[in-house]
Amino acid sequence: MSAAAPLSLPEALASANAWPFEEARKIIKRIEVTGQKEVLFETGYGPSGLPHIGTFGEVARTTMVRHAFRILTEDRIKTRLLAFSDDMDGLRKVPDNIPNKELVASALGKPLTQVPDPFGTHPSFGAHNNARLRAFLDSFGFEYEFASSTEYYTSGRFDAALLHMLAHLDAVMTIMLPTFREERAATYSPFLPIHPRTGIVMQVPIEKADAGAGTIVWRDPETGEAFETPVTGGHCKLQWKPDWAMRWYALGVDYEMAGKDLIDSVKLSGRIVQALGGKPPEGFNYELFLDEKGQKISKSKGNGLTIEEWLTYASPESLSLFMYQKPTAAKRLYFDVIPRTVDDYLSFLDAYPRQAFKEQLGNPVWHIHSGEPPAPETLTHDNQATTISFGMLLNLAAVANSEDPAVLWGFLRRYAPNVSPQNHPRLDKLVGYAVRYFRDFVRPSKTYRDPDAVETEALKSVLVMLEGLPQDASAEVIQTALYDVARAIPRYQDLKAKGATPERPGVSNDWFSMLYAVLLGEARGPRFGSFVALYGIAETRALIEKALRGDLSREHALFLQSQ
RNA sequence: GAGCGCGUAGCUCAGUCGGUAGAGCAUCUGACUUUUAAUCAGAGGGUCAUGGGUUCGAAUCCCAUCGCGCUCACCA
Repeated sequence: MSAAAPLSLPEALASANAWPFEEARKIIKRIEVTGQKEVLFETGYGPSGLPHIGTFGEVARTTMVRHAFRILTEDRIKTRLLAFSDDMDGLRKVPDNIPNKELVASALGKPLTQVPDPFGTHPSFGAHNNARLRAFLDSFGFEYEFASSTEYYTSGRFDAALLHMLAHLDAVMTIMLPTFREERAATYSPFLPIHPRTGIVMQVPIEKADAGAGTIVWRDPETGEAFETPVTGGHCKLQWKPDWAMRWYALGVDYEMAGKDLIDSVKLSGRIVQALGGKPPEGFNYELFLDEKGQKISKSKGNGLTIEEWLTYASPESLSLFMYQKPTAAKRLYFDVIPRTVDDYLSFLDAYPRQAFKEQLGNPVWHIHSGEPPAPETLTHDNQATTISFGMLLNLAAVANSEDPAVLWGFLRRYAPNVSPQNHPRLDKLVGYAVRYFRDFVRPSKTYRDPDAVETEALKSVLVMLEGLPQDASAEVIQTALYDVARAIPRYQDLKAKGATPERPGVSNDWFSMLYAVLLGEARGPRFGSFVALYGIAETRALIEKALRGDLSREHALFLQSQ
């Protein structure tokens, strides 16, 4: 690097330009005006479905901004992160992925917290999904406070803001109406009364608004009966965009990010807050995730990658890295990106201890681990420390043709005898991920070939050779014996090989290529003597016998059919 | 119609306040106690979509154009 003196931590912080710092500075600028001593971050959540990969992304990213803010302000300003569940929303449609659909269907239109729980484990469907959300967030160790919309409405925490909005109804309508077509504009109301008899969230026009009494008058379209309902105390809910605005206003939300699809909604809600005399929160719009074909990932389509799928093949930290990187660029979120993201994460972790403050603050692992990334786990071989990459493990699993983590650990231990799952727990997890990735993605792409006549004879010779070896024969002994078997077979002789003589010909690559293609279903493979030593002599003989019977290719064909 | 993202090596993409283009894979070459790779070293390969502008200097900032794609325009 250059001869310039490394920056001190405060200097490095002042110039840190990773996006969480940029976001944090927007909040700092905001509170310099107000002089407030507390900052509220919010993430929203619609509890009609289960938490998903986008939920994780939003909370992870907001947490990164929050942490950057805490460091920049040296914790002089208190911060809170509110995970707000819009559980008073009316149920529009019965989800496909639940039991007891009739039970839920009977409550269509009611607030989610009034819909019976189809799983029978919670007081309501909303409560059930809220619990799922919290368990989900807790499993990643996020720090947050949970908030239930129903609870806030019914407890009266929103009453003042609701009355305030009622008093400014004209201003709200002026903002909202131009966004609708005529038919909708004629019936629109930001206040949705809960029907006092049916409990349904009503979408009806307001016939009269009484700001003084804090009520609205509306009419049941079916019976024609008129009702006067207080906007307070949970008797009314707000339409989505005014609801968002009212929440920002009532709670004093300082920061909330949202997806690109909500850009217009953010603007609109922001204008409503201003009409109420408040200030919309800081925030930015992140890009949406695309599937492998560049289509938007949506829950209903079921395309793209679920968070469960990611966590089957890789760690939560690697997913955090994916969320950290370029939040404003549309990225394809598909299986292919997993190995690369995992390896990127490992390299960032590896580089961190060697970096100066300035670089560390721009290193994603600093943001992922809230400033305290763990030390990288390395293997020591010939006094050199190396980080085992995910790609390398995938390679290993493929060549060892094994879904057994113990086999991979066998290879690792041969390379660095002192390693174990006990002293390298994160590497052990990585091994587990690699094995699963192999099982689901690598194995299906194998192609086994049946041996021809010459190859059949050659493999039989290998069988005889293996039978003559002791069970604990070393990799070198096996390797040498393999060469000797091939040396006698004209097809595999190579007279141009280094040190080859007519009496003792060399052995060509084709010999090993054949073993890989027939026995492992791969074009490339491991040093075969080592493979046999690890895999076991008896097991290798069984493998060869299966190949000779044609079972390997047959079983693989069946396996592929079953996929 | 409104808003946004992307366009960099054959492929997938990095490129951190502007300073002589990078990685992985792929290809090729070589080394490593019998041509095998969980190895190492090296090579080739890019008018950074196009055209302008700012600047001593632009992949990077600004404007325009082209191409690809996404989102929003009745619900949340």
